Amino acid sequence: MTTADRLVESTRELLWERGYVGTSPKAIQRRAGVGQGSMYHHFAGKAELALAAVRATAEDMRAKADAQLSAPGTAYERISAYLLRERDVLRGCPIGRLTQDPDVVSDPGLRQPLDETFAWLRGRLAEVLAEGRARGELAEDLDVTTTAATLVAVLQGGYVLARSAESVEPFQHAVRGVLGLLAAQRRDVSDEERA
Amino acid sequence: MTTADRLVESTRELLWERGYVGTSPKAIQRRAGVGQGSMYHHFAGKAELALAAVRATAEDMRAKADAQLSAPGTAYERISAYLLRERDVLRGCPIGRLTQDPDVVSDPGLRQPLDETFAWLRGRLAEVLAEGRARGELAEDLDVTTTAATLVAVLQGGYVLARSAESVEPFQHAVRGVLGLLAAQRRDVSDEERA
DNA sequence: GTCTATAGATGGATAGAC
DNA sequence: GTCTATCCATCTATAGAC
Repeated sequence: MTTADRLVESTRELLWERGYVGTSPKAIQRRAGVGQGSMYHHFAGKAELALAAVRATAEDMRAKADAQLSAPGTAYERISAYLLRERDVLRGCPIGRLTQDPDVVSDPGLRQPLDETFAWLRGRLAEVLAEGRARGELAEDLDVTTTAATLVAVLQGGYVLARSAESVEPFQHAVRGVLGLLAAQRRDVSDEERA
Repeated sequence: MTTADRLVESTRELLWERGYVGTSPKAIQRRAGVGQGSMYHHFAGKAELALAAVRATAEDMRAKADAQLSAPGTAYERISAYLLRERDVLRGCPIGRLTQDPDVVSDPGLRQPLDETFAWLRGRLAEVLAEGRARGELAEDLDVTTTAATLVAVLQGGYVLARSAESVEPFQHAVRGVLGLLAAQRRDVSDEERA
């Protein structure tokens, strides 16, 4: 990894752990094993490093979600797999975390990747739900747009509950709860329709 | 208001806006209109002030939620009223916000009020759901514990989505989505059962 | 109780040598 | 490209006068 890459990686970790206000250039340098002058040679400052870090993290998050959501299976199976996939719950979401930082959301450049990521995720989930509905797997009157927003919110809120409890339990409950509600929207697909 | 009260109020506002790391004693003093020496006369430091502030905010939050959830009406109506009540969505949740702060969750004294608040809220929602189920208003097989966690998570996650989008829309979608799913759990209550 | 003075550490960045 | 030195502001708190 190049020096610049190590700086971005360190910044990603620190933004996840401590947020934007809680992350200092000095801490980034220390973690990356890079000196002061070196950092300022590659990046103009904290804000520029944060932007590179946030963009990389956002892209990662989209790629991971798409892997689950574009897999084979019914809509319910794919959404279930996405919600239940292994997560480092107590660390929270590296993107969602930043929405709490006023210095991030007040900076259009920094907020944009957050907005795009969640907008994409809601859209992708809505597509999966719409596919399931079109195939007769899900109730005809299911509102895919609002339900997609609910699914993303359950994950993000689940992290909040888990961190307050210092336990993954409330996260798992929240996920299982919404999956239970979604399961009630499933419909039987006849053999002829499947063909 | 006494000087101590004004300091706690200012701390509450700043913790909400900027979190624990983002809030400095100097900023608290300025907002409260209180001098340096005066603050340190009434409170040992930032941590002690934060504790008083967090406890007050947590109590407020429980009281407000209980007002909606203990009102008359069916379980669905009360939960609906709670979820849809007017909120300053873009400011986020003053309690949930703090779960992102490592210096808060790593301090048992500061984390406790957060944990208690969300545990209480999940329990209270589970009670309301259980009442509705017992009265035949809700499906017999509804899992009240996980559904309660889902409801709280939708609110907390809704704030995250709203702040990322700088718009209340995703929050409203998430809430309407989960209410739609919950509505499918409603059952008819016959006249005799109602009597 | 409140004020001013002071202190050591850290934050975020620049300057210039090598 | 990387290093060290330096800079000014802010952070968090203490000391002591009033």
